[in-house]
Amino acid sequence: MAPGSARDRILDTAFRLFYARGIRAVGVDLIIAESGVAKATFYKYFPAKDELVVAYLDRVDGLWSGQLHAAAAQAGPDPADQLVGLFDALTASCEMDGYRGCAFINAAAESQPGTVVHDRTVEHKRRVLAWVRGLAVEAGVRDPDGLARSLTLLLDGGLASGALDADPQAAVLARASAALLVDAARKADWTGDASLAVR
Amino acid sequence: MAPGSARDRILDTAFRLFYARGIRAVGVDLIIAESGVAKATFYKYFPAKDELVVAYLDRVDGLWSGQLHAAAAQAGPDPADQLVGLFDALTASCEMDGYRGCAFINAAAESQPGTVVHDRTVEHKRRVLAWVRGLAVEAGVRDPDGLARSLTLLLDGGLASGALDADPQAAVLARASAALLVDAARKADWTGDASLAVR
DNA sequence: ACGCTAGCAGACAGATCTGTCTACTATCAA
DNA sequence: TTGATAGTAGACAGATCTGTCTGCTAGCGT
Repeated sequence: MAPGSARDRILDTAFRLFYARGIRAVGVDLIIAESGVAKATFYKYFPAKDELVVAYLDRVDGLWSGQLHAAAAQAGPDPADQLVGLFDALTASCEMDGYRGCAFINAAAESQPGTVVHDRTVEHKRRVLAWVRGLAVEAGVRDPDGLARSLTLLLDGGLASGALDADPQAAVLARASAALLVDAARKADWTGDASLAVR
Repeated sequence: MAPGSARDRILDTAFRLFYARGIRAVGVDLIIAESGVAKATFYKYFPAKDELVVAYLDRVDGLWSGQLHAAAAQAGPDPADQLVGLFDALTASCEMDGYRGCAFINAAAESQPGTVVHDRTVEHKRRVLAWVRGLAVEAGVRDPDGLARSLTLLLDGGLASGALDADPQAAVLARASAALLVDAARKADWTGDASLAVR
């Protein structure tokens, strides 16, 4: 009757509804109705709602990581260029209509530290940070940790505030700021630690 | 029996619980029980839960704005210094235990665009942005809008990601990055628009 | 033909959440 | 004394949410 297996339809529907309305705001009954699936089938694949939430977050993680890597790759072979180019993924995301910020930040706001869902969000952010740090190391900057941290701050800021005012300018500014930070880090006239005493 | 009026106790309890556990996760029954108030009294002051949520957000807005202004003022009379100094409020916030990110970003994640609650979060972010922009204008930089946007991106990034990994380094890095952006904007060798073509 | 698997349909239990309503108490001012 | 105000205590209705359970159907390999 429906395209794709029942599990896929459930996950597709959950992806759409969770992101658009929030996790707690969407009940399993709604997901079941909109995916055209029987309740028993739902609970067969996802014995608890939290397991569906985790599957949803894993899907978002895969998609978003893919977009980040693609945007970075498109910036050319120089890792320093890639550190700036990855912000094109942010621009593209913010331009999507129905954009409602970072699924992980939103999920973290709706979950308690220590739960499976919350741990997933922390793990995602850690993984992105590690990847950016890897690029920073390849770029040969003096303080790759500091640069990676600063860039992910800009990225998270763009993701978070984009949800509130939906200003397309924000992503553009984030990219420009990133370019400035990367340039400064390359010139090695600035490290995260040393600049603290400056101003 | 209790210190403060019933309304104050309700708001105090809501402030604590909403921030710690999220808005949807805290029912009015819990707030009523923990504030030691009768149900009728609760609904007398807050005829609907949403009105309590709005009062909660207004209180957070007052507190956070106060901290930002104080941190900026402490950086001295130069508006350029204040643009960097305001990040000390971020550092202080992140060091609080029980820190769980920005109450407004969290509230936005739990509410739908178009609702009173969501509008409150947008208004708050807009007000902070306008204030930062005012400082940037006073500092006489070429592109105050761009600088203000970039700085609030860093600020929101610190607020949001601080909730996930609770890395105290994040706030420090945000301040350092802000210092670099402000310096660059002062030297006027960079504007939000012009740098787009650079890298 | 038979059994296995996947799935549909929907009733049901138990918990929880918002909001209303009744009844009682204490304080204070006119 | 009387009446207004503020508050306490808790039952109740109605909706919603998660998760379980029973019955039924259709396809598919052996």
